[in-house]
Amino acid sequence: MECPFGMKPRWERRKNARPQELLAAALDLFVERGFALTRLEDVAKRAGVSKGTLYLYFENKEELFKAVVRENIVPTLDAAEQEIAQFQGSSADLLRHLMHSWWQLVGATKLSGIAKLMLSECGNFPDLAQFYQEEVIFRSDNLIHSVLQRGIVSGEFRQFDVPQLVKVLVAPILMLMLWKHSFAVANAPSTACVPYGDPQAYLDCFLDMCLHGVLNSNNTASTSATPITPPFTPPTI
Amino acid sequence: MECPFGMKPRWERRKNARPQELLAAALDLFVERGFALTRLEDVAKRAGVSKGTLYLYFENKEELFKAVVRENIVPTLDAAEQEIAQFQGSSADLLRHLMHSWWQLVGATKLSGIAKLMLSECGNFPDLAQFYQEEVIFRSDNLIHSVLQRGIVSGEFRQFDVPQLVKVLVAPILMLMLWKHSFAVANAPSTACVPYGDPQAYLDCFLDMCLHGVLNSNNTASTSATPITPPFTPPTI
Amino acid sequence: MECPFGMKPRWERRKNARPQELLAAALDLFVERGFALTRLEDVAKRAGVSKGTLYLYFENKEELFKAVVRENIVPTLDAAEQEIAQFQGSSADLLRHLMHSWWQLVGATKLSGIAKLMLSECGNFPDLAQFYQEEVIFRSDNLIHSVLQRGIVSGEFRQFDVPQLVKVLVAPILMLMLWKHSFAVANAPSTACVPYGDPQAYLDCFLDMCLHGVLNSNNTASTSATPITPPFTPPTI
Amino acid sequence: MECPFGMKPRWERRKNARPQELLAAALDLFVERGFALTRLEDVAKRAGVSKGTLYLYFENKEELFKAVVRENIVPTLDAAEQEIAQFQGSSADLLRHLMHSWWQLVGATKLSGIAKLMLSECGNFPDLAQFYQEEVIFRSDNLIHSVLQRGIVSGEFRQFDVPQLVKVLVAPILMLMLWKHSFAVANAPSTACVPYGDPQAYLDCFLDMCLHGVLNSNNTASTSATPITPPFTPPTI
DNA sequence: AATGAATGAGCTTTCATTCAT
DNA sequence: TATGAATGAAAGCTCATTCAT
Repeated sequence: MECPFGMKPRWERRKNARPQELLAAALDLFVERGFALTRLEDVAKRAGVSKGTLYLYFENKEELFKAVVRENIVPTLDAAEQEIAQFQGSSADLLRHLMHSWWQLVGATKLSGIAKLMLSECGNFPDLAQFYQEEVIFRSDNLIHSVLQRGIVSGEFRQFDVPQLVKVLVAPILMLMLWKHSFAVANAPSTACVPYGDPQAYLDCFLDMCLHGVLNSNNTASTSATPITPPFTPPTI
Repeated sequence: MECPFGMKPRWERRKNARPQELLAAALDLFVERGFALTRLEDVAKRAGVSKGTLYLYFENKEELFKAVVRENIVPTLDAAEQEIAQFQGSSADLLRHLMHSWWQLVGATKLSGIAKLMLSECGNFPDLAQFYQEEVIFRSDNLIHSVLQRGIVSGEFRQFDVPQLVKVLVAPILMLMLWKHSFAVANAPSTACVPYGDPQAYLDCFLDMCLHGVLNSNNTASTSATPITPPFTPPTI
Repeated sequence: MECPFGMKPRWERRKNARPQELLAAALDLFVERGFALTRLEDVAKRAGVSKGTLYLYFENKEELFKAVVRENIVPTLDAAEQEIAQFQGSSADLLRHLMHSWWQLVGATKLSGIAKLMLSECGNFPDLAQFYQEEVIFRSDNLIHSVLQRGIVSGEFRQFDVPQLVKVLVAPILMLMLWKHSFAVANAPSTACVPYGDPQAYLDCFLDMCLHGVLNSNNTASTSATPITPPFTPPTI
Repeated sequence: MECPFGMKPRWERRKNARPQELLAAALDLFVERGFALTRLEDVAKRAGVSKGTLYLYFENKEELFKAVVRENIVPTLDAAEQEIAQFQGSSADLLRHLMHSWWQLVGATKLSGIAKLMLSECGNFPDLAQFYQEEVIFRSDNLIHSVLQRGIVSGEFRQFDVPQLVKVLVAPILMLMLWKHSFAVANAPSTACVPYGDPQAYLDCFLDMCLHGVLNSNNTASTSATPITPPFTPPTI
C-alpha cells in the first residue's frame, strides 16, 4: 500500500482485526518460546503494533494466554463433543475416530504446543494451571470418559476403572505432542526418534494394543494363574 | 596467610565435595522451580557457598543445568539393565516388574523431575537434548524393547511393531512423572486429578489394558439387555 | 452526515456544559487521588466523554488542574467577606463565628481538598501557586486580619503582631482540612486520630485556648497538694 | 584519586558506607520531589552507584523511605524525649523550649520535607501512612501531651481536653514546615508570605497566644455571659 | 465537536554475571 | 579457592498524549 505523498500514518485503525492478529502472534510465540520467555513486546511487534496496544485488548499476559486457549482449543473441544454425541457405530470405531481426530485437529497443529507449554510451566503459574484444567483437561477427559462408558454400557468393552483408563488412553497422544515440541525440535531430523516419526502408524499401533492387548489370545501361559490385575507386590531388587 | 593454630580456612575443609554439593542443590531447585525460575543465589545458598563460588565450578547457568542432568541420570539405568537380563519368569510378569521398578526407582524419586525438566527445556539446550537421547532415552527404550522381543519370541506376545509399541508403553509412566511435577504441584491437592493419585493402581490398570486389551473377548454387545455399569457420571477430577 | 429523523449527534446535546462537567469530575478525582494518581481516562469517564474530548478543552493535565483550582475557590471567599463586614457583636464572637463558618463552608466540603492539593502540588505549579496566594491566601488572611484588628481597636484583644497571629489562627483549621485528606483516608477509621474526629469540639478547644490562653490566671502551681488530673496516660490515637 | 595505569575499577567496594550514602541521597530526593516522583535510579545515581545496588540494601522503595525516616527522624524523637524527662523549670518554659527545639532540629532542616511529603502522599501509600503514624506522629504527640499533663498536674495550666490541645499546639509548627516546602519554594522570595519569614518570631507570637490568650485580661465584655466554650450553634448565613 | 485506537517513554524490580579483594 | 558488592539489561505494565476518522 503506497502513501503517495510520502506520509505514512503512524498506525492503521483496524479495531476489529486487532485481537485476532494479536492472538495469532501470541499463539506462535507462546508455542515457540513458552509462556515465561515470550515477551509481550515481541507479540506486539509480530502483530505489527506497539506494546501498549496489546493492553487495550488483553488485561495482562495471563489473560492473553487464556484468550489464546479460548480462541483455539475450546472450539475444538466443542466440535469434538458434538461429533461424539452423534456418532453411529461401534465404540471401538468411535475410539479410533476420536484419537485420529484429536491428532489431526490438535496434535498435528500448533495447538499441541499449548499442551506442551502447560505441562512445562503450569507449576509456575497456578492460575493458568487451574484455568487449563477446568477448560481443557476436564473436558477432554470427559470426552474419552464418555466413549469408554458407551462401550462398557453396550457390553463392547470390559469393565474398567474408567477414570484411570482415561488417563492411560490420553498418555500416548500427549507424549506424541510433547515430543514434537521438545526433542523433535531440539535435534536434527536424523537423530529424531523413528517411532514418533509417523504419528498415524503410532496411533494405530496404540489402538491395536488398547483394543486387543498384547497377549496372544490363545496363550494363557503367562497369566493363567494370576488374576488379571493381581495385587501388586514389589519385587525385591 | 598462615593459620597459626592449625585451623584451615573454611574453603579447604572439603574441597572436593563442592561440586557435588552444588549439583545436589541445583537438582533440588531445578526440579522444584524449573530452569528459568531457579535463582543461582538460591542454589549457592542451599549448597552453603556464595554465588561467586558457583562460577568457579560451572561456567554459567546452562552448564550447571547440563551437569545436573548428566550427573543424575545414567547411574540408574545400569542397575535396571542388569536386572532384566537375569529375570526368570513370564514376559508379562517381566513387563509388570519392569514398570513397577521404574516407577519406584525413578518415577517416585527426584529423578522424575529430571525427565520433566528435559521435556520442558530441551528445546533450549540442543546438545543436552542429544546427550539425553543417547544416554537415557535410547537405553531405556532398549530395555522395554528387549522385554517385548522376549515375549514375542516366546510366543507369549502377539507380533507388533516393537519400536512403536515401546513408545506406547513408555507414555503412561512418563505422564505419571510429568503430572507429578506439573499440575500436581500447581494445584491444591483437592483439585488434583484422582486417577494420577494412586500411581500403583494406575500402573496396574495400564498393564491390564496392555496385556488383555479393552474389548470383551466374548463380545455380547448388542444383546446385553441389562447394562452392568451405571449411566455416565463425570469423572472426578 | 445527515440525521434524517431530527436526531442530533450526541455531542451537540449540551455543548456548553462540557467544560463544567469535566471540571467537576476532575475536582472529585484530584481531591480523591491527588494529581499524579488521577488518570485522565477516569476524569473523562466520570464526565461521560472520551479521553480525546478532554483535550479539546484543556491543553494537558496540568492545565486541567489549574482550571480546577481557579474554578472552585474564588466564589466562596466573596460570601465570607460580605458577612464579616456586617457582623454585630463582640470580636470574640466574630472570631468564633468566622472559624465555624469557615469549617462549614470550606473545611467540611470538597473545597478542603483543594487546599490540600495546593499545599501538596504547588511546588510543581509555580504560576498556580502565585495565583492561589493572591486570590485565596491573601484574601482569607485579610479576613482574619480584619477581625483581629477590630478586636484590638475596640480594646477587646491585646496588642499583637497581627499578621503573624493570623497565620497562627489559620493553622489549626488548615491542619483539620489536611488531615481529612491525608491520614484520615489512609487508615481505617479506628486507627484515625481521635482529636481530629470531632472538628467542632476541636475548634472550640482551639478557640478557648486562643482567647484565654493555657495558663491558670490565679496560678497556684507549687502549692497545689492534690492534683486534679490523673497521672499521665498516653493519648488515644 | 588517580588511577596510574589508566584503569578504573568499575566500582569501589565500600560496603559500610553504602547504606548511609544511599539514605542521604534518598532523603534529598524524597524531600525535593516527593515519594512517588522520586526515581530510584536517581537515588542510586546521586549516591554514585547503580540501580541494582540499591536493592542490596533496601528491599523496595517503601522500605527505603522507612529507613530514611528511621535514620533521621526517630533519633530526634529519642533525644527530645530524654530532654523533656530531665527538664527542670516551669511547664511554660518547657513548652517554649520544646517548640523552639522542634523547629531547630526538624523544622529548619531537610527533615521538615518528610513531614510535608507524608501529609501530601500518605493517601496513596497506606502502609507508609501507618508506619509514620506509629513511629512519628504518635510519639511526637506524646511529647506535647506529657508537657501539657505536667503543667496541668502542677496547676500551672488550666484543665483542657489534652489530646485535642495537643493537635492544636502542633498545627502551627506543622504549617511552618509545610509552607517551607510548598508555597515558599514555588514563589520567588519576594512574594513569599512575610509572617512565615521569621519562624522564631512566629513561634514566639504563637507561644504568647497559647499561654496568655488573645483577650485582654481585664476585659470581660465579650464572653462574660457565655461559658468559655459555649455549645456551638451554627449562624444562619 | 467528538471519538478512541494507538503510541512509547517511563518506572520498579529481578538476577545472571563480573571482579577486586 | 572463596567472597559478595556491584552491575545493568530485561520485562511487565501504565498512562499522558496524539491524530485519523
